[in-house]
Amino acid sequence: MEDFNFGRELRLLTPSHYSRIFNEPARAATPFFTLLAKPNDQAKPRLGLTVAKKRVKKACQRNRIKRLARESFRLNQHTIDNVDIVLMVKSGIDEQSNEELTKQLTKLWRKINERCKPGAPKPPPFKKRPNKSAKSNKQSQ
RNA sequence: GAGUCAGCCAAGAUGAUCGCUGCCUGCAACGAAAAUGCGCAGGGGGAGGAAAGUCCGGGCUCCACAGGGCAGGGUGCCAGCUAACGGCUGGGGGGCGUGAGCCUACGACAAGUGCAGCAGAGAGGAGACCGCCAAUCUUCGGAUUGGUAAGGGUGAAAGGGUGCGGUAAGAGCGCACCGGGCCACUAGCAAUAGUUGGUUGCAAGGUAAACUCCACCCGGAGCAAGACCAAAUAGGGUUCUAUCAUUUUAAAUAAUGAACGCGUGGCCCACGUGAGAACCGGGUAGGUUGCUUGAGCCAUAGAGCGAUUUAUGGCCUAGACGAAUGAUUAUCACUUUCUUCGGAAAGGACAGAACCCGGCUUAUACGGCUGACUCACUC
Repeated sequence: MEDFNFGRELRLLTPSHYSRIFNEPARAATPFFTLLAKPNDQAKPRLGLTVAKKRVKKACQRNRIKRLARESFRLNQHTIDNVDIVLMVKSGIDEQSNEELTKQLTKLWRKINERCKPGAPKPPPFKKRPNKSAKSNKQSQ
């Protein structure tokens, strides 16, 4: 029986952890999430959350989204490879229901596994506008 | 019964499964080992009435500080409560409402300065446009001069109101009543009130969330305050050690040169550079602390109209830090809709602690309780 704990070793704890991932990550996205990831040298995946005040105005909505994300990560942790993940959100997410968000998150975990496979195509360079359209095509499939 | 006013309560309940977190207890397995426990197991805790806005007031911390003043900011009927307040309680004045009640920055424009569109003759210790009256002139239409604030007209506002007397016509010009000012008296701690007494013909209208004046209050910054521990890297200080020669000094030492190490270079020459160790202080990442026992909560009794307060007893009730307090689900309760009356479906707000309190303000679904008022009905 696998355990579904979500202890401190499964989280990103310090700003240095985060900044490592922001540097040339693999990306995946859905209409309301953006996910950045990078393989780590741990035996487990690790999760970090970034819910900007700019995107979600109310504190209790931010809390709700974080809790959903943690819960989904906790239940799916054994299907995810050993990567460090930073989950970001987009505007409008606070109007979505719990069910819908959970569905999207599950899809994301699958997607990020493919992107981080060794030998997967190198992610496109980070901050370039044209790539945005390419990404949205992938979302709609 | 309908409508309304005021105050208060609650913020669905009980399970199941999988988690998070800090507290207590334990350590068989885990890890090289140990531990006051990285970790694991068990136990019992884990968001709010507004946790929000950050609008006031305090505690706490650091900095500054003899005392006083200026500047700046705030408060503004009176009394009380309080750690304090711009809060609350009680009282007064004014306004609104049939009423229960509600609203009210409500000190001083008679210290000075300023402001007031349009209309209107005139907007401030005024003013004659129409009108009224008198005198003079007259072509008998009126004109001129003077008096007049009762009437008309303008305006948000025209320098008390009504009546009588009075007068050429009028006028606080005189009188009565009403209103106002001032001084007493009475009630009240006071604000203030008074069918109270006297006096005054009544003068200088509005605006101070206009400058201003008056009275009172205010040092600054904030838990990212502050205190402690402290890697790596770079840099600072002190001490010690460091080859040889010459010169210097009583000596320590200092200077110069060479040698040596390192870098450039295949090597020499050449050029550049100076080492090592120990300790000290500052201090970054990171960690610990501040951090939850407090103007605390509950009950009972006493004081007070009340805010509040006193005594006794009991209780400990979140302390996170890339930031926990959750997710899924079952049953019951609540509301709405549909109904074949068996049930079925949908819904549950506002919103998330971050050093802590006291207030204010704003947002709130479904509900519950208490008191009061108005109208209708019954007796």
